Amino acid sequence: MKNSTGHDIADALGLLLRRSTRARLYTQLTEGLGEAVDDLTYPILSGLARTGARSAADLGREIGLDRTTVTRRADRLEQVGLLQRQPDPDDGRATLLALTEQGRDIVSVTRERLAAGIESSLATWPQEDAQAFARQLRRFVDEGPFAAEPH
Amino acid sequence: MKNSTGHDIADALGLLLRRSTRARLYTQLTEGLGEAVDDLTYPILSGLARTGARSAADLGREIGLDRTTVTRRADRLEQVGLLQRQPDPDDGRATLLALTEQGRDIVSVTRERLAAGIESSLATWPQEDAQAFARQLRRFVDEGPFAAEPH
DNA sequence: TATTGTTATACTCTATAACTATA
DNA sequence: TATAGTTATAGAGTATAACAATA
Repeated sequence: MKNSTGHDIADALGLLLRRSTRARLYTQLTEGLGEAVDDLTYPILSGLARTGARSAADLGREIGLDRTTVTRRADRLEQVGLLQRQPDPDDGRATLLALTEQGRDIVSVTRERLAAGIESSLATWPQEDAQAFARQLRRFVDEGPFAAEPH
Repeated sequence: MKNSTGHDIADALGLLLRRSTRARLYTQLTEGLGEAVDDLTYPILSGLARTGARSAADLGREIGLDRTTVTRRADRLEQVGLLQRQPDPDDGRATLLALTEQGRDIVSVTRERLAAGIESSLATWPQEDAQAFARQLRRFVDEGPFAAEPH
């Protein structure tokens, strides 16, 4: 009866967070979707898909990026038609970043790819185990040592 | 009975791999360990701790970095005494990168911090659940959609 | 005053190329 | 020839500072 659970999870996490692992995943998910979609611009697409149109400053605060960085990445997405800028009707200073239909499609495709890849790798698991794992992973991410401080 | 397990895991993964999440984790783990230890140099320390002294080209191949990048990061670690360079007795061209005792200590500290943080967040889980989760996470990382191709 | 979007600047990190030394 | 380590260079991405416009 070893008390190694923490170390076991730490090792697995180390592998998961490794740069080469993330690069491989992003490459798979964004393959064939155009040069503008990569590990830098995808968080913009994904963030807007999650919460709807919003300002660069607003989005940056959520995903931990400076608003100048959001502006630059949004430029790339706008150039290829995945994103549009709209004046904010409620705030004359702000500009809303909004996904185009094509932008929403890109997000759908990548999310489906990821979910499909995950389900494929779980194909040999008992369904109960897979569902329990999904619940536990979610709880772990929400409560774990890297969870965002509640503000 | 929904077939949403893949999407549930995908959502949790998205959160986990987010840049701000990783930055927060690295900040916690390396706090007070000196300027040279950060998200760029830690993979070097960790890689050497895992497999022992090895060449820059060798280490780079494993962790997915160019050998010039490994050289530069190793420079920083050598300057603060966490790493030493040694001639490779088996190959006159190579230089082995070896952790110093202080370097090994740093790795131990960060691994203990991470494991402790994880165990703390699992404190309220039934021990059986935690152990099952650790096993499943490991298997998922090894076999999942981002697993390295066997070569 | 404070905050918005944007641009210019300086800084960091990266891979490519080029060099010398050894297999 | 091929591969080792290292350095120089060019390219990409970042945050800071500064700007004009709006709250």
